[in-house]
Amino acid sequence: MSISIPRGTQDILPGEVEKWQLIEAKARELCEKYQYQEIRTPIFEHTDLFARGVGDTTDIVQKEMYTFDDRGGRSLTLRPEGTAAVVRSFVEKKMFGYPNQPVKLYYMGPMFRYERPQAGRFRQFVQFGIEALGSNDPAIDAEVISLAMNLYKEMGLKKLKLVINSLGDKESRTAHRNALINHFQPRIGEFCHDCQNRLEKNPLRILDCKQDHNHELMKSAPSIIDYLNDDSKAYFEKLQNYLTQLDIPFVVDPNLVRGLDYYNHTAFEIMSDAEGFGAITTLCGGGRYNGLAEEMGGPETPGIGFAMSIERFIAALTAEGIELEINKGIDCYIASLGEEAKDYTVGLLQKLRLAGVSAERDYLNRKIKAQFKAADRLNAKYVAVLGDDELTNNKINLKNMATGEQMEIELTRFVEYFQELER
RNA sequence: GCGGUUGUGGCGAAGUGGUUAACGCACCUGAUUGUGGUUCAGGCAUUCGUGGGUUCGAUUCCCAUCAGCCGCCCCA
Repeated sequence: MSISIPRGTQDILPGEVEKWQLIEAKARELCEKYQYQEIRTPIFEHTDLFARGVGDTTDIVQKEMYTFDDRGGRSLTLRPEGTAAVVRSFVEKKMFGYPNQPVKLYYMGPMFRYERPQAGRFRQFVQFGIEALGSNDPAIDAEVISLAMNLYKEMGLKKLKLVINSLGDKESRTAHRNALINHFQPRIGEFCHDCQNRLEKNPLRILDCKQDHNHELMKSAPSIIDYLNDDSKAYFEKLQNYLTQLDIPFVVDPNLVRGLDYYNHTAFEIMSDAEGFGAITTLCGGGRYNGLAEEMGGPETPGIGFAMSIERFIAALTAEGIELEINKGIDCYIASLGEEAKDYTVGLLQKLRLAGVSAERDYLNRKIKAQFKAADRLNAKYVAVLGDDELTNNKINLKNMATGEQMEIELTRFVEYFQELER
């Protein structure tokens, strides 16, 4: 039996890959404007990086990592997300000492999680993400969010929903966590199995539960907002003011909890509101992770970032019926007749291409009729016909495929002719 | 990890326990000995995801397995 593509991975073929290129180009362009610089970290890292960075109680670490031992017995893991590695690099390369602070970075590349594939979920997927390290100003939180929103908007997406929340600082989080446990503990038996597990592990998650959504304790549950201390509250309010100033509509959802352990203060998600989108609507997720750099052995450094999936980006574009401008077609197809002419096109093709003209010819020894058909399929603007007749007269026949007009051109002026057309 | 559903040529898709597995699109050839997008004629699956079983006989029935799609958990 032939070998097939591994589960949850995909080949991105011509016709589709152009969409990726457009999104990637727009992301880089925006990063340039916002002054984020690219960083490329390895596809695999020491397993400990993620266990410590992402948090070993998270689903990612517990059941989704592609982990393997190398020949030297080291445990390595294909990266399931980008932030941990960027922060590792920040610490290891001592970027905290760079003259330009905060350090603003972006990355783009494949991530890996061992999951059952589904609409919007893959085992290998591509994330574009940014990280701003070294600033604790809510203005940079707003900047990070606005970069993501603007990228989506510039690609044409309209049906977007920004949800924000504050998880507060350590003090606020601990207070809230205790309040939640006290709230649910006495009647936890009335909740679903998952929620019972969540009580100790991550009581915040109970608020997310769809099964127990209507339980009376849900409505009366303590909200993180009420447990934010003054600093956390002020920070969150400032962020909201900035977002308003930037004309970015948002919804505060006290139940928004991000899955990774390292988040505090700002947490946000951008979702697609498009109809017919799959069950998974999150396009982008991010938040603040003060303390992560310290966790990695660096100095105490505040940080914030987001990650978005290109797969879901494209799915959202499709759901909104947005057709990206992809220019197809070539400038010239060289059709030839006879051995001598066919040989001659090798050099002619090269000259055209070096002159900046996109050009193609036949490599299957097809008849002239089939060559025209091929040219048509390639959406050629012109077809140049070179037969032995033309060759003896030093001419070439040029047909405009849109109008059907034909003319004879001096072979020596052929390339020149195309260059003039460009102007 | 759990559940639902599907698996026939490059693509879409019919079909039946039994001689040669419809059809459409695409593709190739010819009508048109050097000109595309139209038309007409012809060609194109030793084979129905894979493995096993039942049977005189299976693409069709059963089992297993793999894969796709969708959903749960969770996430991007």
